[in-house]
Amino acid sequence: MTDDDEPAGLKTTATSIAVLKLLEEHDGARVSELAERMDKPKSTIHGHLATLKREQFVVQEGDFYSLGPELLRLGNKVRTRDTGYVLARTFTERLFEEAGLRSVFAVEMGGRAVFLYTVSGEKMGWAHEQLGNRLYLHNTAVGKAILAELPERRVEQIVERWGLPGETENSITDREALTAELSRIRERGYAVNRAENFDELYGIGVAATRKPGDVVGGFSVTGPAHAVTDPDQEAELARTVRDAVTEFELELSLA
Amino acid sequence: MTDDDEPAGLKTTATSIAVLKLLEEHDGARVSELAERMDKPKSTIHGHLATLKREQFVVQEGDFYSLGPELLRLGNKVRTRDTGYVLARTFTERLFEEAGLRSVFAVEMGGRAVFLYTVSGEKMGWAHEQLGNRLYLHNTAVGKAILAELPERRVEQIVERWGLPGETENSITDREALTAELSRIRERGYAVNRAENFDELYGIGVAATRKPGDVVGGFSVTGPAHAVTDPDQEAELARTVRDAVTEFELELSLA
DNA sequence: CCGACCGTTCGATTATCCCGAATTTTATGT
DNA sequence: ACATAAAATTCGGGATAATCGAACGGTCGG
Repeated sequence: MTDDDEPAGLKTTATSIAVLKLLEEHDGARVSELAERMDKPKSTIHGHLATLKREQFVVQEGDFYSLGPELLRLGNKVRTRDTGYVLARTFTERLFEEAGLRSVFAVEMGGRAVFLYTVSGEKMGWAHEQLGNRLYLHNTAVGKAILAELPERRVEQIVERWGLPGETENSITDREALTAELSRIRERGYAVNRAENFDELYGIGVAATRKPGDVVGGFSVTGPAHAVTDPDQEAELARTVRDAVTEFELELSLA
Repeated sequence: MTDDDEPAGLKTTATSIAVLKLLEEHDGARVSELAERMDKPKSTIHGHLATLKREQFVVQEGDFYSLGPELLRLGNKVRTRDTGYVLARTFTERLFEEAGLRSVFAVEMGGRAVFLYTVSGEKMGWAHEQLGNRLYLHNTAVGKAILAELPERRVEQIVERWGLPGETENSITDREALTAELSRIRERGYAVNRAENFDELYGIGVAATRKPGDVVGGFSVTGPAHAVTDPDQEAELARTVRDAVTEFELELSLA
């Protein structure tokens, strides 16, 4: 799936993780199914499952294995590690109510944008915005807003690591264009995503900082073109998001 | 921490998991800190971290390691595996608004009660009710409600595996008392937790089923004694929870 | 009641992980 | 700015521990 030609680290742990990923992909599975799909003996898979089960990384119902609660617990810890992350939950909901558009809070981790909260009113998010999913920073509204606040050096590193893949024809794909875009964002105080990672998907994002230079994450609202691109709409929406972020930053500084 | 005198399974995977747990416990750490705490050479720990990092189970900022987004993604999958789980989110929020008390949705996994959603209005939950945390089934409101719906055989297995630990003086600690309690719950249609796992903490729980005998999980509302124990209050609250569950079951059957 | 399938257990072989020392990088104090 | 210290990371040999295949036992369907 991903580019794994690299040294690969500890093989045992890697295999255990591969099992977890398969379980995720298929919403659980039985031993033989996994064994066949990974082209390994059943006994090996069973060993991994038994170990993972001991720590509740997987649970067993009859002869069916699924992802377990310990993953939920650890994953949730990712969202509560930082006071700002916890506080962001409320503000994401509030932003949704004010803007009337799908709202998200995302942070930068390992050079990608990770969604920590999404509020959409209707049933829970599209696949591409599900919790923990990682999107590129350079072609999302939150991502660009965050990049604009990071020191030049970090931006460099991130681009080096992940490149600037063009996911639609609107994507920024070269270094200079990105630099220009980032300073434009710093000027006007918000970032715009014009269908740069998904067709028809527009968004406005603003980064939140603890103090200048110390980025916590970013908020954004997304919707179809007509809801965002109209100049008046855009200015109005941008103000809404910025106001939310300002309040967020204030409250965070008092927490 | 937990009773790990058992065979222990794959040692490498177990160590990797131990690293993750330490990271969770300390909200991230550096290599030497982990190495010392686990009484293992730094190089070994580094190997584990490198492997976990490759899969984004941990992320590295400078020389500081923390839990990574992939855990959030997998953990979230636990909550979205089942249509009922997804649907429960809305209903937990709705229940909170109707009852005015902390509301939770929990499911049975591996013989324990696992919290999938908690809504409390204020800042996110007390430690004992954080997402993914596992509580006993026999001394919580949701837990008992769920047990009451499970076949006798499963109840037997669960009690055998986890015992009936008494966490307060009100806890049920013997098999007969539990059986009696469960049939009382089946009669009146809801379970009550009278400070059985935490002092001062009372709750009312109702199990939700896909069809008779097929339990999805359970909802509960919790609060201080005066808000729950008063006979009128109790009846009123129980009706609120039951109504919510009824609607939930209806909507689930249509989904 | 019998047969086939699947999950689980067990022991030997060898690949692989652990370790400790060497190296490079980062931080600190003068 | 330099020297010193501490930490992270890399590396290779040796021994442990994971992998594998076969045998066992349980379960479902005919």
